[in-house]
Amino acid sequence: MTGPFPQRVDAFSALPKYYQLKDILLRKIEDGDWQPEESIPSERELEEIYGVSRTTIRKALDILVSKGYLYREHGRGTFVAFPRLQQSLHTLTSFTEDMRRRGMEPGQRILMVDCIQPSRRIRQALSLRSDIELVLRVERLRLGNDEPVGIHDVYLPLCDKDPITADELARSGSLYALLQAKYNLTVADADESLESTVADEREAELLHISQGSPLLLIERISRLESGRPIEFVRMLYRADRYKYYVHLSRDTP
Amino acid sequence: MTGPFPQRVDAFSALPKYYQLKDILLRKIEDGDWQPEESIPSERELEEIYGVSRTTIRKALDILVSKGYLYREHGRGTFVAFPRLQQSLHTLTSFTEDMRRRGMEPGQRILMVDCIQPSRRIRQALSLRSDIELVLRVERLRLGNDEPVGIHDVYLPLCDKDPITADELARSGSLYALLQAKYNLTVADADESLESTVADEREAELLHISQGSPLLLIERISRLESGRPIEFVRMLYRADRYKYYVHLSRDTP
DNA sequence: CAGTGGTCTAGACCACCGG
DNA sequence: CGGTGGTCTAGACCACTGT
Repeated sequence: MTGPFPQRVDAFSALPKYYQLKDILLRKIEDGDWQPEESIPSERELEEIYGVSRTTIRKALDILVSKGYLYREHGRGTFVAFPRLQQSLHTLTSFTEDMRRRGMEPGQRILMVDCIQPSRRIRQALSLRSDIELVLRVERLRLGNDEPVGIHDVYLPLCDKDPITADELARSGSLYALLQAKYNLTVADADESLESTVADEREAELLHISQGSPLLLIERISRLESGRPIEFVRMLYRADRYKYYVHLSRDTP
Repeated sequence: MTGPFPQRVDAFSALPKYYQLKDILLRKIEDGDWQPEESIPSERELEEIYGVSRTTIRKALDILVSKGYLYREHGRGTFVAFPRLQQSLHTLTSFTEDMRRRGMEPGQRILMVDCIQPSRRIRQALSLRSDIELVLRVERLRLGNDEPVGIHDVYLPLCDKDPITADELARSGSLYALLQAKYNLTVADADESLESTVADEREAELLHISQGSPLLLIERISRLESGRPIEFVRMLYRADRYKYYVHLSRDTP
């Protein structure tokens, strides 16, 4: 609890007012000061309370609505939503981040790092025009707490500049971090497809399971802010060690 | 092409100006009037061109940015993004909508409609307090072009009021449409988990596959606008007939 | 430096909801 | 009817980018 006085918005903070306000309101929701299905103060009241304009209030509320913490009803008010078990989890993460979030220590065994000639499938996924352009292929066994969890097969259109070496990758661990550090490339979003499959002989051996065991197959095309494809990955996960979570919302046109 | 003159924003339209403007700009992007990585007019220029305030311009641009059609670079401008193959597909849909979008005719065979006593797992998913409250269970074989695609096992906290009958469901087809029509309940969002599994004897028979074939298992908790759980579903899909698509974006705090 | 997007204000009118 | 959220305006200052 922070006392009976509302936390203030600091005009001189480096953070925007709407962002500070979002955090203040979020705190109230998570602390239970406002209960689910209860209405929060109206936008005009919030203007008074925090001494910022209604535009700024609404920008803060927009964020909390989009994250599912609040919902609005036209002519009635703004209300606290029931808490979700896992708040908005359709976020793009690296395997490293993903494992940490699941409470496991990420690890890897590099199986291959090489420049290869891309198949038609890879070229199409990466929007490569010429079939002579080489792509970097990185195949890794992925570990969680030193046990095999999955196999990642990554293709990157990065063989012209000085390509990533197995050594760099081993030191860094996270490919996304390496792309950022070495080429100043920031992955912004991705499309994924998921399907179910079963392990063949090699996969079974690598993953320490028996042939025919169920695997989750995920294919991902990652993109830069501009939408330019920067990565194609095939990921195979042991069904008993990996579940995938998504948050979906209904289209509101 | 719509001629050299910019399409106008109609102040008297039922649609908001920012929404009309979004559509106008989207059209220009999709028609290729503006090419990928090309900058569009600045926000001040757009103000002039369309005769609306910068706030309205920005609201239209915000939508296109969030949908991945545009991206902004502070101090440089706003740019057209590379076209995504499938624009933003992390939308919650009913099986009926889903199949139609995949170009198949949806169908179903109802296997069970009954009020049952919920297991602990179901109660927890639906946030039910008492263990005496009954839930409606609906089990259906789902068809695409008359061929089995998956099995849906749905649990709804709706046994007190007059429950849905097999007959109503058979006539309606879509459960979401029925919830809307019969109880005025609108599903707003959902959390899903996905994993890989293999078919047991009964599943194999229902789906016309052999035992041990890979299946995609999806569990979903659907919620109303308020966040109140309204549905728990276990969905099993034939791996050879069903792929799942998601769009992910990187968190930008 | 001028031009860009990012934030913010103090107003205004509208559509919707409840009593 | 008064109060709510939804839209919109015409300004303003800031931080960042390029030249």
